[in-house]
Amino acid sequence: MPEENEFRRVRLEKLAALEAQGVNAFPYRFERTAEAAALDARYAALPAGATTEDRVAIAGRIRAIRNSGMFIDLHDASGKIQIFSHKDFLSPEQLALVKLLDLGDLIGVEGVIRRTPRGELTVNATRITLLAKALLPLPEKFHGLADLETRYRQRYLDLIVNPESRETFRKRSRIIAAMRNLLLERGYLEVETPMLHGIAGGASAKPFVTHHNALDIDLYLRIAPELHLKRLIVGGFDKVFEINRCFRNEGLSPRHNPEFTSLELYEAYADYGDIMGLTEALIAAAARAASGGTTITYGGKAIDLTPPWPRRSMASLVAEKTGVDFLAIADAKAAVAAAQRLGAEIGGDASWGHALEAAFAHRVEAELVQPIHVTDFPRDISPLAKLHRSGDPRLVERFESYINGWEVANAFSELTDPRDQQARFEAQMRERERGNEEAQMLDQDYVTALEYGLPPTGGLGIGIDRLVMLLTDSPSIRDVIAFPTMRPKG
RNA sequence: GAGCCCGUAGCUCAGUCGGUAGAGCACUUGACUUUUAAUCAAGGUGUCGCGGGUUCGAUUCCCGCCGGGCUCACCA
Repeated sequence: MPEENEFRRVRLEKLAALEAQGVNAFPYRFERTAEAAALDARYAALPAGATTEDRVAIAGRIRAIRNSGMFIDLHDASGKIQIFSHKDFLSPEQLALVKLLDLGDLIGVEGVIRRTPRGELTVNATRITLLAKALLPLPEKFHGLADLETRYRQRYLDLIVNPESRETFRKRSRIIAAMRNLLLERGYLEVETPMLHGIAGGASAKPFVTHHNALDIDLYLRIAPELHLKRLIVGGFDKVFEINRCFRNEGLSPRHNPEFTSLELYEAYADYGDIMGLTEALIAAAARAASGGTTITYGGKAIDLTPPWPRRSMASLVAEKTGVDFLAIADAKAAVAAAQRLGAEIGGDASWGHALEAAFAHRVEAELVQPIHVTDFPRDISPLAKLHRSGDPRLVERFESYINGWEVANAFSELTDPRDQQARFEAQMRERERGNEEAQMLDQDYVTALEYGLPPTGGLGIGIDRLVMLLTDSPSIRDVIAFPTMRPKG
């Protein structure tokens, strides 16, 4: 039930009065001929005090009423324009309608363009049409809506009153469009792969489980599209990408939402070195789409995204920062001990790779503010990446790109040898049996696909939400997801 | 999951060292009429998140719960 309060009661009474006058408060359509921003541009040279004979029809939401309705600020998606409603131009019936208008109502206005002596572009209304009566009051115009909980739960209110929130979502759209366009221009095929997976593969994460009634089987919401996209490479598409949602059944934080958007792409005959250049091009294009350039400010920090970015191996970064060279440590026990001495919290039976990763995460990651590709990851945390061509069996050809201390991209020279893939999956299954819920599941059909032949392939995943956070200077992932996951209210 | 902080009118916020609450905007009524957060006058804003406890008395103190924020852990 709608809440009962004085504001709503008064507006319902006005609605009844309007309907008694024969007004349809919720009509079907309105023919617009202009929007506010376009009028601003078109009449930029119109001097103060000048009146035209140009007739326009505009529509939007009432955000301010002055002088007992004589002046109305009307906001549409593009901007604001002032409406002048005066008895010289409006019938008595129309003036009666104006008296019953409230802040928040949606109206259409036909009239003549002029600029007031004080310089405000204005429509002299000759006809005002109610397009929707608002029954609830808007948040205050001057301070906007500050309460984070309300902004996330009732995003429509946030968008109505906070222009910076509107701008964030416009930038998000431009960022995604820029990356999509770059890929399409380079000959990539945009595809869609399943959201419902029998096996939740392609990443190390806890999945959501759901149930299909007719088939009477449990299905997982996908944690990554990776394995299906590479099946499409096997099928003969050389360059594919997907921009879509992934779901991970993990905690919420300012940088984690249970559903998030990723870009994943795969390119046949490319390796991870090729993908580093592509990653830089994509993120530079996204930055230009958001702000016009490749230098940004996040939380007061200046970040220069201009390509090319440095490329450094994980082990060398750890060695530089801590003096501990994990490559010189042969055995897992010693590596774990070294990581623990560096302050990383890690179980005693962890592998060499987990130890190096823990040391990196604990001591290096947060300091990678300027963009950098961290290369040459441990094999045992990278079950889908090809062994490093250097021959070191502990390493794979994988990199993650860091900006502001965050992983924004993850990429490999994809593992294409079905025998090795089978062995890696089996190693992951043993990890699962040892209690690592996030170890990857064995996808036997994926191995079968590899047995038909996957060409050398470079792959990439980019977390779109975090990228949008960076490019819009947003402190929380909830600021860049229109409807973030929230706990149901009491 | 743990720690810290927060929850007062539609919105933004004060406040009560324990005596059931205020401001601005918004709203209502009237005045005014080429305004710009219009102005002027008058007026009611409310389970002080919810439930218990202590107390003569709780919005205030204590406990629990609900919701939110941040940090940590997990991760992208």
